[in-house]
Amino acid sequence: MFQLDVRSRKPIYEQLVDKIKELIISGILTPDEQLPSVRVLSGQLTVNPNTIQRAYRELEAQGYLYSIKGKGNFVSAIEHMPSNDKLQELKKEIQTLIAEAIYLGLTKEDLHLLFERANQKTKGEH
Amino acid sequence: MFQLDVRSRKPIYEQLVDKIKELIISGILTPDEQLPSVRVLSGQLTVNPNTIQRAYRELEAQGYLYSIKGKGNFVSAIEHMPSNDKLQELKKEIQTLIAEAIYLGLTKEDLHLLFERANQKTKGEH
Amino acid sequence: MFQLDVRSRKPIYEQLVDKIKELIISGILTPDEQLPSVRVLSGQLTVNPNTIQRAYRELEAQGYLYSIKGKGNFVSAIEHMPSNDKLQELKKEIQTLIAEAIYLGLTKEDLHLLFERANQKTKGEH
Amino acid sequence: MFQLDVRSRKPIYEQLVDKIKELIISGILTPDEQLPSVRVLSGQLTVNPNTIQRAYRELEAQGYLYSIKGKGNFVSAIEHMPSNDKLQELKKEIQTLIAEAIYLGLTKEDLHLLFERANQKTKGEH
DNA sequence: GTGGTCTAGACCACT
DNA sequence: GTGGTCTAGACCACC
Repeated sequence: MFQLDVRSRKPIYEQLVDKIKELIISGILTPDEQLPSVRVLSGQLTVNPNTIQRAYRELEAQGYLYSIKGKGNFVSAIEHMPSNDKLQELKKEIQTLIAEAIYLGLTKEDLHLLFERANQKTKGEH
Repeated sequence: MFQLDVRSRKPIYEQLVDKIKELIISGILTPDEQLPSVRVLSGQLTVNPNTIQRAYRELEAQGYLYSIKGKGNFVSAIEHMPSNDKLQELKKEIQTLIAEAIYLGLTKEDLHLLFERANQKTKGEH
Repeated sequence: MFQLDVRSRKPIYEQLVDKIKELIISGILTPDEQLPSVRVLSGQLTVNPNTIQRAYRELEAQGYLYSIKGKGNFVSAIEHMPSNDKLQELKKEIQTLIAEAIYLGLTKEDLHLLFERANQKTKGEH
Repeated sequence: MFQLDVRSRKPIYEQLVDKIKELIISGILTPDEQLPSVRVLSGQLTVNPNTIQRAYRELEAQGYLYSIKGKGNFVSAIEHMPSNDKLQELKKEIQTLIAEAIYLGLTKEDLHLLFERANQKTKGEH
């Protein structure tokens, strides 16, 4: 499914969260699609089940997943996402990072390229 | 000087690092300008001196500050920064965040606005 | 594991950094090998855990180690090191020291011997 | 006479020590030659006289200078230098640094070049 | 169990 | 007075 970097300073559960988010955002995982069970994914990635659980819980809290007891974890429909607050946060964060990158020498061309690539990474238009 | 959220998940020293970085990037703190001493800032923010120093040390490691033992901490000139590897990382991170934001409903207009504001946030002499 | 001189002018954490570096360079500690935990080493050396951690953090910043939160500290693979800037600094430093040593009577034969011994001290696969 | 880098993490008095050593080693300052007085040098470098004093004291302790009360500071003759202990220390230090440099990718050619340059930097043959 | 953060307070080195 | 180091001891996050 994907790779984890045990060396990274970023906790494994957080890496998992990010990767799954990417799959959802890119449209590879579609709304109401079922995710692999904690046990299966735990086996595939040779990661402690608790860690997988933790990641799923986090994604649920952020609105990307919903879980049904006894059945599994599923991708949320876009309508069910918290979006607004989160979006504000994201915008602020992006702004800060861009400012830092420009300070370190990022050119306008680089920035344009960045925007285009980010655009391609998303499934659709809103 | 600025506010800290002691209850945040983000460590205090990291909040400090981010705030000071912003001040440098925005040009409010200029190269070779002296920062408040560890003890003074510690008093103003009611934070342990060690925590302040931890932040200053981190900023030094990242190239934003330099410190002179009996004299104080000072803002680095842009020329003295490492930049390149860091810039690559930043670009990747920005890309991911923008993709997520678009998924959550960010429009192209929003994006343009974001770009402009980020630009204003930097002193921007290159 | 090794000895520290608490009376030395050189900070304990720096002595630790140097010792561990040597172990890595000489190949006694191999990539991905786990280092003694902060608390264990702290106990063995009768040094405060914070001081050990300071050393580990420094080694991480220099690229010699990576740390995983609930697991431990591990030796980095050579590929993951920054090297270039650092190497330039090192060369300059070595040059100065050799010049001083020659002034104090170091012969060309001594120098050759030095070179060979240094070579033996490295694992030396490039 | 020479330049100091206030930004450096190395204390100013230590930079002074190194610079003066270099001048002696390279033969620019010759045995029994008088050094500028503390006051004069302090004025030229816009550095606190105490700092200059500290550097001279250090150089005296290391055997590079001798001072005569009321007259000034003078370069020691080579014969009067402690050499042996110091040389052993230096050798060990050089060895360690070379080992590290090789670990980081220094080639044998680089090393040879280094040796030659260091050789040129010294005044004479012993 | 592991590393990471923070505080309180002491002492040293540099200018 | 400045930064730098170290200790003692507490609490949190991750696995």
